[in-house]
Amino acid sequence: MRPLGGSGKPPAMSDESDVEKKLREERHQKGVKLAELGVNPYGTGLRPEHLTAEIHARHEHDTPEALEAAKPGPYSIAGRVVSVRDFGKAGFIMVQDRAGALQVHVKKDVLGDQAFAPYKLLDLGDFVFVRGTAFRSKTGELTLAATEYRPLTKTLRPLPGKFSAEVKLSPEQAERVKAAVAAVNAATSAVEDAAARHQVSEETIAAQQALLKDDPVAAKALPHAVAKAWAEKQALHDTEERYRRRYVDLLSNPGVKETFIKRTKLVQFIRSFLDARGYLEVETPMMHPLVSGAAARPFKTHHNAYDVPLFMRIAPELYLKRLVVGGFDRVYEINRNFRNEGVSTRHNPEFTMLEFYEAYATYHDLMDLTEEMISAAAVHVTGSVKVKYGDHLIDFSKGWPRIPMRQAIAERVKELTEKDFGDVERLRAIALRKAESPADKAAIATMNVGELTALLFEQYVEHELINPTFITEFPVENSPLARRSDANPAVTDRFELFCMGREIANAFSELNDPVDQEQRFRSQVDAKARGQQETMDYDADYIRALEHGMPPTAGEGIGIDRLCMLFTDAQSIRDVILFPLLRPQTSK
RNA sequence: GGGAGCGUAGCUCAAUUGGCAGAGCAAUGGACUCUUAAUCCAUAGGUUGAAGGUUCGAUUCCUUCCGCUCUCACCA
Repeated sequence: MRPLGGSGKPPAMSDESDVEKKLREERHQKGVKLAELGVNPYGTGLRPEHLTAEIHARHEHDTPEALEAAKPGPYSIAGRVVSVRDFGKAGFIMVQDRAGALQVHVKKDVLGDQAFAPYKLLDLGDFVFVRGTAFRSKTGELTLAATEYRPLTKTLRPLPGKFSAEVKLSPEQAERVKAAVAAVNAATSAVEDAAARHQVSEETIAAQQALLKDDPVAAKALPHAVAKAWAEKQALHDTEERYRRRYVDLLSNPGVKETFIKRTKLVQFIRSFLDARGYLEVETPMMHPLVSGAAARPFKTHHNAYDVPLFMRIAPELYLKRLVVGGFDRVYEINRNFRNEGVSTRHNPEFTMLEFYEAYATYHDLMDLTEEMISAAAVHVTGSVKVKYGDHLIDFSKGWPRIPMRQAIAERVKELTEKDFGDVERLRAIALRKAESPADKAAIATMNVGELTALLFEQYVEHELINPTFITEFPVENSPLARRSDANPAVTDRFELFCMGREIANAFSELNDPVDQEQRFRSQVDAKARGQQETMDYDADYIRALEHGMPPTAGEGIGIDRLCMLFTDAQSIRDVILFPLLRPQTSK
């Protein structure tokens, strides 16, 4: 047997306490003892043939007697041990795999001394392989009677808190069980003494079970639910630790796994939705020689062999439109953008964006498409077209309002009519009312009509848009890549989608006039020369591409992280990003 | 970058006006072959984020620093 670790000691960590060292050393020693028993604590080559969920599904309705007669199996499972209830010469352990968890009954007289000895060296969190037949324990729980028990991986660090198996319930059952759990917790939390508390807890659980006796499933689920409530209370709550050690967060807080499964389902849904409509998924450069496609400050990097500076992309837009020029007239990309700006509950420096372009479509067509896609995504991901977010219930049912920006402002600022949007000073005066800092006032003093209109929208309208709403007719000044409206050259054929007071999507009929585009690039370059940092560079090759002709095209960008927040009731973008950017830890 | 708040055992949390740092879970030793927060007996576990200051005495008050959370600004 290969000795454990190079030096025979667990790896040293500079920032850990003596307690942590001791816990790890104790576990390490159990691994050493396993090796002495002839079991490699980091062995390999044992593949389970079944998932815990499969075994549950297969025997869900089987009675204890039927299982006793049939002795179905043998089944083999592998997973992490998330609870242990030991009785000396026997024990119950809960083994969790990717699909769920199953209880295992380990008995010395069945396994024999040699196979039972490794079980006595088990720690919570270790991985094991078990083979056995299914039966129901006296409490009715489906359990694997182990005929083979093999340790797979020794864990050196304890997991935080407690763990509990998931029990599947209908929403109605879940509500009833939840109320019963609250009653149990209320009754037991008042008791100080541990033994007495257990007594009170058992009595209260029994009493609550009696109340649920018309619903055997709910009654049976109650003890599990009490355990789960307890486990959740004990789980890792420290926000920083949760983000820094997401692997622990995922194990410890059950809802976290659900959130990220929903995120994956959302992205898969969007791909299949667009694929089904003839869109081609492509990948365009993440490292750009120029800053383009959005108004934002970039990250800078450098390529050694060419000795050239590069920017991490702030948007893929101009590359995707080059592809439309090249004949890919329905394309999309789901990938990361990088913007060198502050972090907040709604901003991570790298974030995931869907961008898609469809030739011969207009921004009106994209409103139809967006409505179709997001309302269907809501149902696919959350199971309902009405989605709970915080205290709100957002209704994604199709038929979202489409309101021109000026109208939306005029509806809320009574003294403004739509005609007043030509009057710079009038707009300025109204914008100044909401300006607080001297810096804001100074900025407002130099704004033009379009900029003031956009500002008034942010001040008076944006935060009020709870249910999905399209805002159209954006001013041309802050839409450097959008096509001018034929009816009014001051505005563009553009919309943004708002939901919960936040921008979710941004789309427009693309500017495909190379002459107009060149002028707008020049005004961006001028703005940069005046000191404005969030501007685009002049992209001569993009102009050249437009000169080859881009068909009339509409394009859209959707912030996947923010959409995901809405579908998972997440209050922070960090709750939908597996590894959000945090300041590197210098000392613990 | 500005403002507010937080940081106590591996985890979740206490600690009265500034007066002996505590509990549950996890851990360790022991008992127990149908448990569901298993139970019972025993044991151990702390530089109270870091440094400094005030004080007879600091988890508590003050200063600085580190980190996080919220919020404002920039932005999607």
